[in-house]
Amino acid sequence: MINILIADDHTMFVDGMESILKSESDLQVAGRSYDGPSVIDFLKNNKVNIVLLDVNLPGMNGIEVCKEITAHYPDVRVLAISMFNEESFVSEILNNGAKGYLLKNTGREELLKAIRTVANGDSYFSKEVTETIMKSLMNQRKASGKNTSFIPKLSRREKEVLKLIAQEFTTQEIADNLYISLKTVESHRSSLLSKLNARNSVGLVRIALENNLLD
Amino acid sequence: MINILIADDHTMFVDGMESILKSESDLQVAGRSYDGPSVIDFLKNNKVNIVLLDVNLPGMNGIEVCKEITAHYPDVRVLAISMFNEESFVSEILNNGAKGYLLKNTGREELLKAIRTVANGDSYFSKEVTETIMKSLMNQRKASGKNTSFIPKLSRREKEVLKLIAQEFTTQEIADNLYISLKTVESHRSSLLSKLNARNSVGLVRIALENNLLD
DNA sequence: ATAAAACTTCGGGTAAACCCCTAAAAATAA
DNA sequence: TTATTTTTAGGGGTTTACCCGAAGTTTTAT
Repeated sequence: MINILIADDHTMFVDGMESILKSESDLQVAGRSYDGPSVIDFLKNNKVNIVLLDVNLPGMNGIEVCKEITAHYPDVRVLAISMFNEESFVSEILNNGAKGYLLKNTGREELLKAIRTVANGDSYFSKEVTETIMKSLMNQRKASGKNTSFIPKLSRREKEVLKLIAQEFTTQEIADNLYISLKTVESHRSSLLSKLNARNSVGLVRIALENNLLD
Repeated sequence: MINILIADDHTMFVDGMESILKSESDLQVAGRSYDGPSVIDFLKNNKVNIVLLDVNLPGMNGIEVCKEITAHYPDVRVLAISMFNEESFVSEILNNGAKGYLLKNTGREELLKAIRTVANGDSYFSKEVTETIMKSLMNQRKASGKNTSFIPKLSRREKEVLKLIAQEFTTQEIADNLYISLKTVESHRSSLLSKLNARNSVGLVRIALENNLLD
């Protein structure tokens, strides 16, 4: 039995999805959530195999929710669902642990297939989504990184400072921008150098760009 | 009727493929090629809809052949076939106009489906290939440049210095490496800042990475 | 061929970055 | 609640980066 949590704020859509699922003997809708935090809340108290997660969710957006789920509930598979066949959405949520991505115009059969595929541990992407990604791939070319470099978690301030460093601001300018002391900025920079194992700001920015730390 | 040219140097494989195709009434094997140049030669004198092209072809490799085909025979669709589910192969040949990519362990049904899909003007990628590309996409993200930023020509020395700056070397280390004075290196750095319109080395490296100046 | 432009090479001086240290208030996690 | 991390900030010093200027060499263009 596959337990499914539907996380979407559009009632009609959830209803439709549920009506498709309830006719399947191996699938069971364990619950519904209409915003991000309640998804996390639901997972605390219920056994769920699959979360059908709307990428654009109110309160806490789908990407954040997905990140949270994969971090704390690694057994729970996320199948992202969205209105938009947008490359940025797709890669963003895939990078945060989603196992599949469907568009909302997906038909009954494909939805069921996707759920069972993902429940089985595989990945699933609809044809249109695949094509979107292929197209963007074709315009991209050389894939930068393949490295398995471990990137320690950066704090909020560190990320802010890093972004400003990458924008060629001086320490003083960063301090003014963030309304903190020059010394504080230097302290953050120092932490960044240590965490990212860089010798100087150039290394900081190179690593940041290679690992997309500037989003 | 879909006319197909099979371009592969492995006879047994071509035989197998042909036996699959000849039982289909809408498909017809127009010819076989065992190397790159003969593919181009065949297209000169024969009407072909689809080329089943081995990526690793003797004489003139598949990527070159594919480029040639899309340049001179835009109506001919290329369906790439390879032993290897290698991201570099896939993206390389897709960048050169191939409409699909199959692995050689592909079954009969999938082969037929791929041929008809590509003949119909769509793209086709096998599941495994899709996953490979997804994986690499996840490690990649936003590809380099789409910007129209004009990059002035850099001199030999400037490029050398730039590369070393990007590798986090200090000015003194760069000087030692190139057997020139510290002051000379700083002069080159200064030229770089001016040419690339950067405020500091961080900007230099960001611009270099965004524009692939480090090859 | 000759002038103009660009490249490579340095010196001196200043601003910025980087380092080592300490340390307390504030926010988070266990 | 307690422990850990984050954010804040300072003193004091060394190293590096950046700016201005300049001269000899090479390349490019007329």
